[in-house]
Amino acid sequence: MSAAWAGPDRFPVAVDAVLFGVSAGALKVLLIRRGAEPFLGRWALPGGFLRAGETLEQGVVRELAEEAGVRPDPLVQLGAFSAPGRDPRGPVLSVAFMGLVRVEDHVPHADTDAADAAWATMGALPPLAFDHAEVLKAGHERLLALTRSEPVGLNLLPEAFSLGALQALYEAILGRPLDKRNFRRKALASNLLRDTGLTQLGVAHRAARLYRFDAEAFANRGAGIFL
Amino acid sequence: MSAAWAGPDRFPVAVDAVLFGVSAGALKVLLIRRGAEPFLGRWALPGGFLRAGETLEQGVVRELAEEAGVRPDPLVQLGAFSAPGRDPRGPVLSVAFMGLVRVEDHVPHADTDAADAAWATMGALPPLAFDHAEVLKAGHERLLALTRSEPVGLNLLPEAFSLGALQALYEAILGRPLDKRNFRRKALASNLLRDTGLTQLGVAHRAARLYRFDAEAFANRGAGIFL
DNA sequence: CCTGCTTAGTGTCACGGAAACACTAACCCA
DNA sequence: TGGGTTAGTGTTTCCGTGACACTAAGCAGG
Repeated sequence: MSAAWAGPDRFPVAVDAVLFGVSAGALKVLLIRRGAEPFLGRWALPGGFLRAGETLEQGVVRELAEEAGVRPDPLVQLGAFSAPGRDPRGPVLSVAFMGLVRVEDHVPHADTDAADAAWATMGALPPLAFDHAEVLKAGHERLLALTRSEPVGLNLLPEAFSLGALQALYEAILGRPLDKRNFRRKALASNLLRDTGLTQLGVAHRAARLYRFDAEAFANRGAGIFL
Repeated sequence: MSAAWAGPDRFPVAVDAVLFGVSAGALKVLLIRRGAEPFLGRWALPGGFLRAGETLEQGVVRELAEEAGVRPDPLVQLGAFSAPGRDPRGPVLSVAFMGLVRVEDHVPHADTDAADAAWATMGALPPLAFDHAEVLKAGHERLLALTRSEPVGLNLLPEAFSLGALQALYEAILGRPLDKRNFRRKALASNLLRDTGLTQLGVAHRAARLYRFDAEAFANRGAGIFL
């Protein structure tokens, strides 16, 4: 039978997501305010329970589509959390993911499980439900580590973008200023950017050249980083 | 109640371990031969089902004590695996860990679930049950990554060891030769080794100085690496 | 039309970590 | 006493990283 068999203990499995976005030059995390017990009224990471027949990735993608209307890319697994007492209802395994989404793509709206949703600024976070503070910390560390090995964040930019915009994005993610010349040197040396031949229009200063991400070069050459 | 509540679907949760060891100058993985369906007779990673009331770490430690009589250190989580069809019995979530143990500490012996146990050489592996080939690959990548950021493998050496032995260990783990002078320079520069004042005895060549790992320096200074 | 504001765009130098490279020293044994 | 085996030791080159300041271009406002 593909259904249950007798032996092992069974556990509810939650999938939670640390969704980062950039807005107003600062790094933000998507939080929901819980509309049900436990932790009613507390802020928490978006997520929900895994359903029979879906993989963890499918589960978290479904939950994020339902709760936030977004499909993050990349979506990387952070790991499983099982600390005793992390859920007062009993033993619940939580598998957490981390992703980056455009802030403007997300329309905060109430949900069956969420009374409210909002982007919180990293460094000014409310107390979180469950062990979500720990999960968020793991997600933040992973995000920072990922910027060192992969060209993260391109999905947050428009098709064609200036190097200034790319640098501003990375400064927001890392939370510190970067040297303009060093950044440009590495970004161009990555061989992942193609000059579109276009320039900015209607800006009150010298117009910047616009680049696009070369997905093919990225796929072929493996990595390549911007800083 | 701390017991069940009605809502979400529940899943059996397996904990599996990729246990590496070094023997005869080569990197080995501990495998068991399955003594039960499914995959009866196939080689697999050691592991078992999580029981109610224990964390994932506790579960995998228990399974490894039962099945292999070892307590690996470090024991790092690789992540959760949920590919559809990975277990023919139905949806089973597997959370995998990676660890390093002394080969001689492990006494292969049959078990309720394991008909046999053996150290397999990396690069000459039998076909594995479930999705364990994928899990093993993740474990191997994690091991290599870990050597770059932490002094892994010290638990495989005796209390006092020579730099030659340390280098041989790293060469086995990495699967490639290392330059002796560069290795010694970095190892000593790590500030994690203390000269015991002892030297080898009864060897048919110049006796090497013996060092010990300074756990206190490691705890205080955070990282420090050997290569 | 000229001035000022704002962002784009560009090169060099110093430092430190990483890798390549070969010989002498000490000890045992036959 | 000579041969075998591992211990132990410095220097140089190269590359990636980070620090650092000025000119160019476009628009706005007077």
